[in-house]
Amino acid sequence: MAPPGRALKHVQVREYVRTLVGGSSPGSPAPSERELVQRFGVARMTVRQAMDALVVEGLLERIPGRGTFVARPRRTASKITGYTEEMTRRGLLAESQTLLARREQAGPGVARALSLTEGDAVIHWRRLRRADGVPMCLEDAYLNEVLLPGFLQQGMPTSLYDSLDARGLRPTWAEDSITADKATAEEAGLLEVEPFSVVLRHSRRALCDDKVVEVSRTVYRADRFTLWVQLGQDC
Amino acid sequence: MAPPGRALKHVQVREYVRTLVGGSSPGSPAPSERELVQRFGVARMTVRQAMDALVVEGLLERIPGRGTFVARPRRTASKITGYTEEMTRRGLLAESQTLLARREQAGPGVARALSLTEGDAVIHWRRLRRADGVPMCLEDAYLNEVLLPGFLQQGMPTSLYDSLDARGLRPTWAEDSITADKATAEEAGLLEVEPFSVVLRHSRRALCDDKVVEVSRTVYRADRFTLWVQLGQDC
DNA sequence: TAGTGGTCTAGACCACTAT
DNA sequence: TAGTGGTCTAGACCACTAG
Repeated sequence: MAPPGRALKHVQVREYVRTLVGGSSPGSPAPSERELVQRFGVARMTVRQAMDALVVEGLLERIPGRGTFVARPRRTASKITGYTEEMTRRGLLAESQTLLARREQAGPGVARALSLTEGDAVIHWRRLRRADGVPMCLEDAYLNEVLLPGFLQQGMPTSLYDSLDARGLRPTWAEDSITADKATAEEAGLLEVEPFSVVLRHSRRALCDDKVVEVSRTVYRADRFTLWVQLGQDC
Repeated sequence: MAPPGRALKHVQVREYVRTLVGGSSPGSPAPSERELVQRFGVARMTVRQAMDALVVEGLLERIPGRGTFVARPRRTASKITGYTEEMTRRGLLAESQTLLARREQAGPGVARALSLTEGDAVIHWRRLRRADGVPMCLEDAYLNEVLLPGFLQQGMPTSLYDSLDARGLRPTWAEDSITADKATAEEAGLLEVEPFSVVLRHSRRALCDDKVVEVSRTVYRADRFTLWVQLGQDC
């Protein structure tokens, strides 16, 4: 598959095994180490290096005295997703209406959250977001302009997270806070609910490596939205 | 430290390095591989096996051509905590008042959530929980009696999670759902808020390995509680 | 140039599992 | 008993970094 002259041997073995067991059910046997030694004409330590990587990755598990097998997939904690991805996952059609998209000077709260200095330029993007045509939430996102040059000029994307992804800024870390509250009159009007209806407020600070890429405050209609979170110690 | 005759060499090297760099700042150099080969009189592959484990663990990072260094600690996603631990972390005094603690037959919802059959015996534990003396939430926990023999007879612990911990059932995985709502009249009375006040409802299904150890529904006073969640892909 | 980690070899003995 | 993974040796050459 790959130019064999250039690929490292342990990488060749690793990718061979990955392809071989890809799609196999958990518990299926992987080739034995000595079998791979024969097939690739390499030392056993080289095969072990390849297999070690797949074990660490969670694809394989070793059982001493028995062999190496396809591991049961580990549970994965919640992915960090944006609205579009999340609604799509729920089988709903995500739509957004931009109410505001402009350059602003960061106030004290936003500046601190974005790790900037008060008065620095930030992008403020306010959207009314619908699911299957009905208002779901109102989102105010604040972005670091320095990380997103030309963002406002390029025409707003549908999905902020796709857009961050394309720039290599997909969040790898998020700090969320969630509270229950009543809608303000303005929020109620936009969300098409009675004034003072119950809402779920969701704030997020999303980082990619050590860069704060997004700070947002979203208010969800409580009658339409339940937040789901999976927590776990494996990834 | 450990009986040297019995410990595996790579474990000896690993623990030596762990002790040596324990408490060092990120970026501090670890001993070089060849230095450890000399010190322990082992092969380099053995040293590499030891160091590999520490790298996978996140304690060390290797920089080719430069050396091995103490890694910057990875961010850790939210721990799965119970009420007592969480309030303590926030600097509040956690107290609980048991309103109900009895054996019941599982209804359809609870049975499914606990991976049991309808009518199986479950423990139902209802508590009014205070923080610094003021009502914070009302929690209904359902536990699998088979996993917790004698639980009701032993007198209720303060912290369910400590109690699970002691039985080796500390949750390693949790599925939470969060909604905003209004309190029922009964909830409002217990929580000492006006009827129909805004509340945050939090449901949890907590597992230890593949066993469902806790299913709970908690209603928090919205005026006193903000839920915090950290999401990330390293652990 | 000296030192580092990255890769690789060609063996070895062990404990354990399955037949 | 044959096969498996776990551990370990005593070297080797490479690319890279730093002084």
